[in-house]
Amino acid sequence: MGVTMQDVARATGLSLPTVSRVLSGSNYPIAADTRQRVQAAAESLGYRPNLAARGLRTKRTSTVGIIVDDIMSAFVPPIVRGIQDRLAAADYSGLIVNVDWNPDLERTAIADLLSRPVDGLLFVEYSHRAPDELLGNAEKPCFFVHRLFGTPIRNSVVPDDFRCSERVVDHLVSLGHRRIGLISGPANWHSARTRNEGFFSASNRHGLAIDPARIAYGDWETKSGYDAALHLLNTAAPPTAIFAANDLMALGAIYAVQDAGLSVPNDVAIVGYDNRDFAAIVRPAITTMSMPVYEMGRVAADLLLAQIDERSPAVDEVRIQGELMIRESCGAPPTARCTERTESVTTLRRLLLNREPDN
Amino acid sequence: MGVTMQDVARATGLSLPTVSRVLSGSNYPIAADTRQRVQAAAESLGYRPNLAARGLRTKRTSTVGIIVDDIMSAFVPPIVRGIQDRLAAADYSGLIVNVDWNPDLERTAIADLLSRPVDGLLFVEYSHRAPDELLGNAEKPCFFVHRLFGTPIRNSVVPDDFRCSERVVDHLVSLGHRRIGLISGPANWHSARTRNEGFFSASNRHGLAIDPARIAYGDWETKSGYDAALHLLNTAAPPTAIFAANDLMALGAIYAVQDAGLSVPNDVAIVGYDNRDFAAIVRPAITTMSMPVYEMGRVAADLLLAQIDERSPAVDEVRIQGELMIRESCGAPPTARCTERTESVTTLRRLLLNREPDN
DNA sequence: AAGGGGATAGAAATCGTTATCTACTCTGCA
DNA sequence: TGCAGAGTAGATAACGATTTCTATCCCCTT
Repeated sequence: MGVTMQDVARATGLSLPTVSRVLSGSNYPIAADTRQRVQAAAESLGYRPNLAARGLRTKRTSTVGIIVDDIMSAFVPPIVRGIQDRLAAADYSGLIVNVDWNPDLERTAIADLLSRPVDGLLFVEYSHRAPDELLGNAEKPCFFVHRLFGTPIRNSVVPDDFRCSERVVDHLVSLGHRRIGLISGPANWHSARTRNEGFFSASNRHGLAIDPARIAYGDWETKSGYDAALHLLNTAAPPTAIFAANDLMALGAIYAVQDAGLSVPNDVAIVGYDNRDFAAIVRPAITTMSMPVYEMGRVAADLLLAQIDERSPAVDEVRIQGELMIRESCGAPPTARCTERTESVTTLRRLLLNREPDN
Repeated sequence: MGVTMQDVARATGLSLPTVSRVLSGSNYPIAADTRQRVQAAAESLGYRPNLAARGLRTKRTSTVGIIVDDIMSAFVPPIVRGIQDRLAAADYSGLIVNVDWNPDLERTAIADLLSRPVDGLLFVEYSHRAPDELLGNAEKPCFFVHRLFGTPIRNSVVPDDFRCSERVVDHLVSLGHRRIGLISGPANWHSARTRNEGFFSASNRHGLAIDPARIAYGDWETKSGYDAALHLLNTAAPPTAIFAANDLMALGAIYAVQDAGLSVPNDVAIVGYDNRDFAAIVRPAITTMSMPVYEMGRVAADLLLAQIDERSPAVDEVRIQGELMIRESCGAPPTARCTERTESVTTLRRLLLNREPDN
């Protein structure tokens, strides 16, 4: 099909190794005019290196495997993008495989990737298994990005949930809140527990008592945030602010407060966590701690590449900070987006209520 | 590093070609016990085929390139998932490259993919260029998924915007609406124009006059939907329903109607387009025509594989239907999600307004 | 003048696999 | 009995690159 180095060699009258040395960017000494002849010929023939052949010889494919449960999951695309950007900078590519939380798929996915072969593996939003068990006898470096379950392990990059939660509390306290409710995620999730611990830590630091009546548990879904918020509001000393451990529950909490006839943020301030897409466009826009998704991907790819290249040793769990996105749900003024109220409401209303016949 | 066919050959005392014929699943006649010996040895040695070597020899890499502008774009992940699922079923993988709307990146991305090499190419949400120009002299099959600009071309898979818009209008008419406003996307977008045409076509079919005063133009963003809706409402005979050409503008329109002191859907029904994630969780949940993103990806990958395998000829533009997601913004009852109002509002309110001292 | 060594290029082997060609053993039929 | 042809396996040559080893040439030192 394509033009090979052999063709370039023939065209220039030079030998194959010489052409290879020029075209593969080796640092072997090559006469300047030879180098130019080769480059000119390669260019004019439209030569493209065959990475499969190169990889066969060099045992380096410049490819890493990326194992995700589902590319459609909310955090996965930005994590993947972070990974890809770092990889692309090193002329690597990432091969993404979806395993759908299915251990069988996962096994075959790893086998397929090792077959390809890849130089390393990245597990995104993963995993229940220990890394050794996953790889079998294959000696490939691997990293875990945003691992959701289990105890901290080496070669993993995670959000700093503890510190981030502390910062959420700090912010609420700085706004004057002293009764802060917590809507926690399910206690079997590591991230939920860590966020709670950050909440407790900062509460203590600010001298706020931790009242169990001000803690409710949800399941990450909107409905559970709604119910949890109702529960928190329905206490003797209801919170003036609620920290929901994710944005979906924060949205549910907002609906609950509104349905209670109260205002967010005037009566109850609400802060979410994750900075999901919708947080910026719902009303009120949700103040939230962003997940450092892109950055986690970038860092993980960076560390993985280091281990692929220089055999640098495994590193301890790396924690990345999020960014507090301050928005309306805890009192920031509406942005220019589209929240400004119209001036001619009454005119419009009159027109609409006084409808004309069709067409 | 790994176990090769050579090792399996040695272990079994058989020759390399024989081992290859067993392990590569060729249909060459092999004695049953030979086959078993090879398979047993391969299994126990932990043999993994090296796809790079195989690809080198067979000139088929079982890999296709997927060129996207940004994996983080809203529609891209589900399209990619559709592609990947179809590819995985054929033991293919897809290599995703982001080109960020940058023609230079795009050129090098294509070159890199051809270098790998890949068996075919998929362009997602793309492109300004003609396919011939993109590929140069490389003779690889390629498909366009959800191509956004330009006239229809062969080997492309797109949403059936015309028919889908007709169906939106049909639904609004079936709900009794006769004055339907349109918030169009920018006229230089092919999809915007096609959606408008569907709107006109169905309007005509239902005997609704097309009043230019009931058409406003936005730029796909929320703010423009807000402004456009205000504009539509502020006419002599304001619409009782508004069809926004995407969900962001629909959300803006909802805010505008609400800010006008009116109710969605009681005073004005609103339908969006795209079925973005937030459409189901905002209040009111947005009725919307879904983009058949996953399906487009699946179909495109399917057709691409057919062309890779059987050299089946190029096909005409394929149009995929969306699904109308009927929700609250055009009058459907709220789901069980979390829209039910609480019973004990007054108690809650009293408690909150009558706040206790801190802690 | 001899020889050491840097600069440069080529020959041949190699990576792991598949494809082509050859060769041998049977079986069945004329 | 002889032979065509199916069944089965091996030898060898690719695929497109890189790597190692070898061979020049020529300059410079002693």
